[in-house]
Amino acid sequence: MSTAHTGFCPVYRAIGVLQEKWVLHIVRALLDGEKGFNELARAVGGCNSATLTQRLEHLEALALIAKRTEDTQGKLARSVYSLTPAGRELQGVIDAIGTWAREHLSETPVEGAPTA
Amino acid sequence: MSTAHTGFCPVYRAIGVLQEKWVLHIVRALLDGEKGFNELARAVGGCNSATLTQRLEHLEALALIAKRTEDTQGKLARSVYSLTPAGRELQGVIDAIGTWAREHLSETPVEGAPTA
DNA sequence: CCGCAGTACTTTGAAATGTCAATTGATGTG
DNA sequence: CACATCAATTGACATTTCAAAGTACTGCGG
Repeated sequence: MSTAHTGFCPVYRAIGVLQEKWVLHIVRALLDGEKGFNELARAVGGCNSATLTQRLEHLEALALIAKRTEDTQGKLARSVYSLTPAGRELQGVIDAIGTWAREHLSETPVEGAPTA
Repeated sequence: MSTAHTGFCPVYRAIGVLQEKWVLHIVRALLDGEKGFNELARAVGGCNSATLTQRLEHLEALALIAKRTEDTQGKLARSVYSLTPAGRELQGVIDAIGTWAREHLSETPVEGAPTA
């Protein structure tokens, strides 16, 4: 994505991470407490498993979330996802978005609304 | 995207807007001052004109940016894009991202880095 | 006057990305 | 045992973004 022009600006990189689809939703859901896979899928509202798995791996690689696999006894594992300290500090970003949204995005028409 | 589950949460909608590719970059560039089309394209760093046009239209529809077409004299028009008050208040969001980025994203490996 | 550069886009087709539906394999419930 | 749930995985499909080229117009140098 040619990060060269800015001389490697952290903000540029952060935007690159946060604009990925579902990322902010995932963080927001996890800010509310750790969750399992399907639970998280429902919380973010409609992300499918393929995308979610992928996003989760990416966020784990960036150390924003942590995956803890509790082995109940056998092989089955309930995976629990939670935020790392770095991830939790995204609360500030979510809050900023929340503040802005409540002020400026309350009555705006939505293009993705059910037209039919 | 099924906005139904949250009962129409403004934060959910805001995230939907802000996670669109280049949106945050565009806002950040415009926060620095109004810009023409090509100028803006260079400032955001690598967005192609088709996408930029589309994003700009979307953001204008959402009243986050304003397009002013200065007709020099004939038909030629230099379009100048600037933030509306609502758009300018995204400064808070950009700041939050900036703060977070400087603290947690300075040395993180980048998955999009040239692997070869 | 002619061509080159710059303005703001639009068009094209291909590539990247995201989504869906079905499926897997394990486990617990009726 | 059939069925639902959990955490994914797979492959087809749809959408999004891409780079490059083209359009239409102006201003500048030669």
